[in-house]
Amino acid sequence: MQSSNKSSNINPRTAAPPHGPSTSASPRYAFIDFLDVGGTMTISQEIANLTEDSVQDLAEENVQIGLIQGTVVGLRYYTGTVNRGEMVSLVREPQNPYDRNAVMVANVYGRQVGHIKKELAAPMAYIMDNNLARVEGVVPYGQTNKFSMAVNLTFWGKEENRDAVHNQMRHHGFKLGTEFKGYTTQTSLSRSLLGLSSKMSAIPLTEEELKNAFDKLFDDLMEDKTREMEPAEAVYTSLLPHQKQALSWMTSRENSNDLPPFWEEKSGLYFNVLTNFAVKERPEKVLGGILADDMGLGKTLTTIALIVSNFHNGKPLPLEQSEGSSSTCKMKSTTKDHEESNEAVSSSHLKRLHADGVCADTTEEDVPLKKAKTTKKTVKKSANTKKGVVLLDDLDFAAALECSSSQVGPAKKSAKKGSGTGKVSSGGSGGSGARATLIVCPLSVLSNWLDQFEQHIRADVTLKVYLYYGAERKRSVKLLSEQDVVLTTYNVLSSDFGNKATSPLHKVNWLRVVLDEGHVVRNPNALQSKAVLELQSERRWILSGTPIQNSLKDLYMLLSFLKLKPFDVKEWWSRIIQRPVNMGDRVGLKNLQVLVKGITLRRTKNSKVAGRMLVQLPERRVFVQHVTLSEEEREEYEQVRKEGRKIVGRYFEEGTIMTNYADVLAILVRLRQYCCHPGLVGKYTGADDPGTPSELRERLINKITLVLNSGSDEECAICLDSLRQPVITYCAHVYCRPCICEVIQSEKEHARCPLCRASIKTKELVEYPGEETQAGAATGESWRSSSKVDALMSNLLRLRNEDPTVKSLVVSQFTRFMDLIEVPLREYGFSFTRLDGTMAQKNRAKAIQDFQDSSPGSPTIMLLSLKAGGVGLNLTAASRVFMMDPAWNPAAEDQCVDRCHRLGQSRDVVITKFIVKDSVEENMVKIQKKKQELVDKAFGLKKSQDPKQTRIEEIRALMEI
DNA sequence: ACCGCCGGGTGCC
DNA sequence: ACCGCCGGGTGCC
Repeated sequence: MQSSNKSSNINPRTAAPPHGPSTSASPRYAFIDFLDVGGTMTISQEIANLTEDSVQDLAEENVQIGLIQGTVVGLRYYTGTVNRGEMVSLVREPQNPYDRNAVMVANVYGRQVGHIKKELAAPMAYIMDNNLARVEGVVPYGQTNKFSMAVNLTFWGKEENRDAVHNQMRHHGFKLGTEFKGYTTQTSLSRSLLGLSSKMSAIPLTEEELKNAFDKLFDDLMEDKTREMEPAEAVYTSLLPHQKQALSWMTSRENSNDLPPFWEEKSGLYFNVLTNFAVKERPEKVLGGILADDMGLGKTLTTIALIVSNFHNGKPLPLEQSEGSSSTCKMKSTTKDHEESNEAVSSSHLKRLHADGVCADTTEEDVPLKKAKTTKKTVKKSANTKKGVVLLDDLDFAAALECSSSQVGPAKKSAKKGSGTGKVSSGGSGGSGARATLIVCPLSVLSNWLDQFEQHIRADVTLKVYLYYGAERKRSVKLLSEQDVVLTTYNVLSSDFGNKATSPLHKVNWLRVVLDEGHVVRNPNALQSKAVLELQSERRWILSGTPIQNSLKDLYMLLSFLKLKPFDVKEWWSRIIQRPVNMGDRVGLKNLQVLVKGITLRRTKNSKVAGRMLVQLPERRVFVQHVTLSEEEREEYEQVRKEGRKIVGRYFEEGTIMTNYADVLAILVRLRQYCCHPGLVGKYTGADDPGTPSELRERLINKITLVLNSGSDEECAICLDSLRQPVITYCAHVYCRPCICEVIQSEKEHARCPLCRASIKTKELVEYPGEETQAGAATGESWRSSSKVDALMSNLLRLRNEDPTVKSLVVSQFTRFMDLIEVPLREYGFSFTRLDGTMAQKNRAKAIQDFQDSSPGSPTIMLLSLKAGGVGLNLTAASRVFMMDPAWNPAAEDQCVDRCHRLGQSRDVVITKFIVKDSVEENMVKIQKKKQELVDKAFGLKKSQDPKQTRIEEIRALMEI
């Protein structure tokens, strides 16, 4: 792995090898031998690995334990340089043959600067090896002589380790202080850089300010990015203004000669203003960035436009013009030797292959195959409707899946134009000849990419798109390098990467790598992250609507992928950005903002360009239709309500409302169900005395089933999010299993239920047994209608009379209510589909496809369960929405409406919410309004509110107590 | 390193 | 002188 030759290279001023025998092979030590001038990449990663697994993370609970000034020695043996005020990293070197306590000092670029003087290294080694503290260094005066220099060391660790660290240092005659003596503080920037205590810098940001700044981090990232650019001719679809802006911005990011963020040129040197690092060589350009537009603004189209519009030197990608417009003629058989062969492969043959492809695929879901058929269909259609805009002909997907055939275009032209592409791939030369763009995406959007290429590229040009997917995928580096686009999934990429070092994707020199839904790679330790980081490319893009999923940490992975130095190394990211920001440092936040702004373009649906909305969506109107219960229904309802109020009222008096929370919920659900349809109401297991454990268990299962099947978006009181892996405690409160287990783990045998303080144990958590326990119970025997169903039906019938082409979504939280609604729909001869959470993936896809189809006789109604489907769900065929029952969470309703009120919707959208007068539903609407006001008012408030208190108040309001 | 340390040369004033 | 002192060689871990 390392050679002793190299080690002598780095010691030009001494004949003696610095490390004694060159046989030492431990990676910890050996990587230093790699410190040659060009290879900063590898070193950075080595250091990243070292710091990652050997040292505790820079967790937020780490505090400053103490400071001391130390000495770096041995400067003359190494090439690494440091400037005044520059950060350095300290790396343990336990295999050093001269001193197993050795602590190496490296600069931001990972080049070794020297060692910590051995006397100080001894206690430091102990502290570092035992993870008592992290040590960070800043060089206060820079290098003043050839042999040694001062370094300000800051120890960060858990409070509980403070004494141990101080003792260890004292033992060796060192005293940790709280300030570096003789150092006058300057700006707060240099203060934070020098590792001085932050209490001296400007007033830190409050938690709320921080949260706010955080929420807004990705807002308004469009100023100065409003120049437009026309795409190359090969793009069939005309771009919207904001898409032309994105194209212009992306093109300029790719062609820019600007220095990366935070770099400045000063008298022949390149200077990083954050780390104070200076180099002679111009820092590597960061070509690419993050396109973080909201979903639906056309990231895919923009990217396609970029691919064909910005090849080398700002010229469009040279594409073969095909003579005939017949799509089937464009099929080329695969002959890897650059042979011209235009003969179309017989379609029946390919269809068979397609079928084989379906079976051959074992590792992943069969969605894309399902969608392959969709693709075929739409292609045919578009070929007829538009002027034959087909890129891949309809069999290509099949062929690609089968991978025995791909579009290797007529070799003559492309081989000439991209001369050297073959060489690049095999020889791995500089890369200026790179041609292909690799797109990595989640499986679920794979077919979307193919669709979009077909839709948006003109039919008379041949864009070579290869789907690197499926068991039969071709692993030829040459073949891949010759494509214009290679499409694959994160799974394929990481399984190739993990299985063998021969991953062809990692051997190609890509012109461009695009990570679609880039936020899915956010754990830097995951295999797929490593697979993504090791791709070689000139330009790199991340597409993501939500670049930061959870915390600032997520951004690290993205910067790491973009190779934005020095943030691609965890230590620098943490020291320069993450920790300062989390500690409320204003300068750190400012830097973060500058950083993000420099590489990100984000617009939301609400963004405006020159005062006009980015995307002009059709209108959206909401009507509330009040439903009056029939006398019979009212009687039943009131009876249940009285019972419920009595029970809940008693709980209030006793102050046991939380202890009996599940009962309360059950009562509320029953009331809500009565509002919809009496037939919905399941058997009620009362709040009797708990019996034997098995009876108790049954009771609890009943309750949790009731709560979950109700479709009410019940929150977990611990994480305040929707329930994941719901479990119910013996005291009948429902939480996410991971959340409550964490509570139990940390409090051990004293663990108490967060809602009622009853004692809880892990083994007493009862799981939700599964979805399909009580299906179809309501649909049997004699069916009767309800006021709400009647109201819906009269709407639907009127609508059908007025305009039979209008399609509607009928949304409910109760899947069993949907069962009931099916009866009259059939009776009145409506054609409908259904989409709910219990459906298998392929049935869902079919339901959506059927519904979106506009041909006569296609379903006009979709029964949709409120929470079904991801946010990406596209139901633009519908322009009417009927909300059958109010949700706890108004955002859930909005999201649902967004599925049809989005890009592609041509009609005004009318939403009708059915609310039963004088009922629990009206009260829910009031609570919804309140919640919305809260959300509108401030972001940071959610935490400060006591969820328990909020719930009690809600129950009061709901039950009118 | 315009130091500290080592070890050889040297040795009254 | 089994010392002190001088001055050259030397120098990270």
